[in-house]
Amino acid sequence: MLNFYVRSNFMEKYNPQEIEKKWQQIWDAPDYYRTDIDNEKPKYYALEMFPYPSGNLHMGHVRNYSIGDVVARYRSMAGFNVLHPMGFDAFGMPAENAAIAHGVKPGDWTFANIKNMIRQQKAMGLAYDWEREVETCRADYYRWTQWLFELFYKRGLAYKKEAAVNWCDTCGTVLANEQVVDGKCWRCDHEVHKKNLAQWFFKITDYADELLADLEKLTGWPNRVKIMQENWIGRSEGAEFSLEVVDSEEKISVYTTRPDTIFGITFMALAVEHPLIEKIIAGKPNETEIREFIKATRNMSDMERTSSESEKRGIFTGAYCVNPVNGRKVPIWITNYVLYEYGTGAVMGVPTHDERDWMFATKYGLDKILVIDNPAAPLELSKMDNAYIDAGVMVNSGEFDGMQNETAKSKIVDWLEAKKIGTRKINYKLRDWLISRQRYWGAPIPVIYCEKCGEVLVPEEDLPVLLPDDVEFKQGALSPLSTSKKFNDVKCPKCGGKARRETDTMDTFICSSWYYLRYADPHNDKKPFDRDKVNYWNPVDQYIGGIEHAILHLLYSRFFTKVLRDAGMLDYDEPFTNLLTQGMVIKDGAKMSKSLGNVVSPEEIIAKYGADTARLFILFAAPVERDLDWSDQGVEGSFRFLNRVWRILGIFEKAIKSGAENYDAETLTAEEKDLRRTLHKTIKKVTEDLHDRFAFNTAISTLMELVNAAHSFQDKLINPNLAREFANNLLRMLAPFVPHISAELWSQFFAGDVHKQSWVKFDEAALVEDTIEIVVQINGKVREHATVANNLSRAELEKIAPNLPRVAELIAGKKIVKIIAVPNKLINIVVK
RNA sequence: GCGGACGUGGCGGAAUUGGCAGACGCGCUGGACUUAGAAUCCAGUUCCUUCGGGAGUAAGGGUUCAAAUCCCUUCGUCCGCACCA
Repeated sequence: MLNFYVRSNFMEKYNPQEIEKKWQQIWDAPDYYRTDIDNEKPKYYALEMFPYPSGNLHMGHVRNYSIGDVVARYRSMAGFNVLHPMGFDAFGMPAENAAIAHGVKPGDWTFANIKNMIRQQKAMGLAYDWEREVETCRADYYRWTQWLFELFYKRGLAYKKEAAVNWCDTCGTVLANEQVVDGKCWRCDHEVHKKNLAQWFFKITDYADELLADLEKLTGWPNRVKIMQENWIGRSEGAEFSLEVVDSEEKISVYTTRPDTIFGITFMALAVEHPLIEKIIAGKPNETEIREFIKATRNMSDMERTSSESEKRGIFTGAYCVNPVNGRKVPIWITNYVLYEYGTGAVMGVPTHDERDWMFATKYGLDKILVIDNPAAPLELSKMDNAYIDAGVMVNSGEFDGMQNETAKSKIVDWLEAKKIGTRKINYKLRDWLISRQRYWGAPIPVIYCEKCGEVLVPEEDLPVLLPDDVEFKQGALSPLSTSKKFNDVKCPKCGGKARRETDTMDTFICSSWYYLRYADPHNDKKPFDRDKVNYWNPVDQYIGGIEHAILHLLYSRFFTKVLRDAGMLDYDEPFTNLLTQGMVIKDGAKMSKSLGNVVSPEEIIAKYGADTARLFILFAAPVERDLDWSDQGVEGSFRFLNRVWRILGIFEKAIKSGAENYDAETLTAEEKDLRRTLHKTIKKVTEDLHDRFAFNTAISTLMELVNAAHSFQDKLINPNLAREFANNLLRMLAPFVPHISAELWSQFFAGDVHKQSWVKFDEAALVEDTIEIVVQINGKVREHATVANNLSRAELEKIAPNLPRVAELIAGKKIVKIIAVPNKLINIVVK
């Protein structure tokens, strides 16, 4: 008989610090997680958004990487050839701020931070192929970022123009539209204002239509991310047409989505930036007043100017234009509510059918003409107190009268097109991506300005344009690169004449728009990446990161992918097939932050409980997409569970070691069969949760139930074969979640490495139960439980149920109306 | 204002296809072990109850033999967009 309760010394106590260190050393061997192309297996690319190297991991990182690691380890065991890399988004302002504040070189600061973060990532037991690590601030990476800039330039997708751009004083640089949130800088939260500067742009608007249309292909993306991108791109269909200015050669072009209301135009509204203004106000009696209005409006913050709350104001220019559809002469106003950047910067004013125009016209006493009537309740202009924006029937619209306004929309545009006054037009809210930054710690824009040749690209063979180190870090309108003598000492690559370098660097979002491609071929020194390698590994099968990049990084990366596809560098349309947006880690009802003092340090948790406990807690406490409430007691609970695993396998130690791999399950006792059934049900459930659902919390709870079930054998003999089967499968299932303890316990009982084992498979036969407990309801209320044979037919269930003693008693004297039987589930008896 | 997600015990959450609401964990209660504590193990833990039951998934209504799940209305929370003509 087996002496089941004596444990070896080793199994006495779970000591995470000791075993985690041991396994991390083993995994740190250069080849352990090396990945290569393997055409025998299906590939799987699991990727977490790479971090900015701030110096320390926070719980958000821990959550992100824990999720990714489960995915990668599971897929690898399930037979996929898995690529799971890590890197650092290493350019950016904090490094430069550290240089300003403490005099450290941005590079030194960054590399020290990276080193520490890698140490912390390794302490989490993450399965990365570190051979493929990329750091965007290294010349061997940004050389290709610059090369890609040149590719965009050559394809007509990079251009420099002067424009009113977003400027953040605290960051000392311009920002892209995507990087301004509610009029504030996305990074430092300070108010952004407009500045006229010549800046580099990427022509993302060329791809607006495809970026919108292809959202449909992204069936593996959360809906809300797609909706956010859809809103951001902001496609609208309408017409563009022009109105002649009275007593002038000039025309005003306008865009409208409501061509059906053209007959209702009573004024024209121009943005204060509109170029026509200068021409029409010259010499007008109130010219000074107009200029003052323009100046005041321009001085308003973006927030004020674009808020729908702000009062609509304007000033009459004294000029008129003519509505081409009815010849009506309408006054031209300059207003604070028309945006210059959208459409044509001029808007037709139709007070009766646009709320903003209504408010404006009411304030300044402008005319109103009703052109769409409500068929259900005819409108009377004198009784209206706001615009009528719903559908209706055309009135006061000449030949279009009586038509449904929706029909008229298209007819009127046909008419405009026929008369060559206007055309159909699609507009987008999306603007081109402003990519220059007046900062040092970024990839220099590889352009040289020659007095003779103008704008010239740095020749490919001269890349990278290295960051100089003789710079002064002062904030101003110019990049610190302008203070470097070495950097600016340059001749024109074309004519050899006098020239100067572009001193702005690129938005770091450019660096992060292609890093997932570089992982496929990280050491290539001939090109950014090899096409075949990228076509093998990419697109990313599962991308995991925070929702904060719903637009920014995810939109930019989609844009890059499409451009590189058009350049023949890769063969697919979308970079990330499936996207998982993890929730935040919250403590005491708020996001962890230094200012709130509710930060829990991952390093401390790992030191106290081990990485396995930290990972387990964070995966168990909430579904991945939802915010996660940090709970110190919850962490204790996860630690307890791992101790229970250790303990029960310790109790089973001798049995496990003496058990056989193959045995006849029929030899088991009824109680053992129950445990075996639980085991195989767990295999089924955990596999489904991992493979299809990312339901790590329920997968773990199922594993807890399995371990709880095994506890009924803690002071009873267990069949050694079953004990061995139990341990083998349990450890393989735990491996993706808690890699160290799984590896250690596996090595105690089984040969090889648990992480190189195949994924568990359930035995269909083990799931079968001879008898099943079904629910008996009377009028929908549970009244009895009956144990019946498995798969008992509907007819037999209907026969059995009313005769069960308790049921018979309850339905005595009543009439059975109907019996609904669902095999293996329930019987509902409807009585009267 | 528009668009979206959501609302389940003291708490985190489960219920995947409409079929026993509250799995699992935390907390709490009781017990075992212990001189005692810690740890561990076992049991209990939605609410009400006259112990027969009854009520219950934000509120109200509907569909159905059967609703947390589907439909309608209302309320609330969170997120996104917000003068884009």
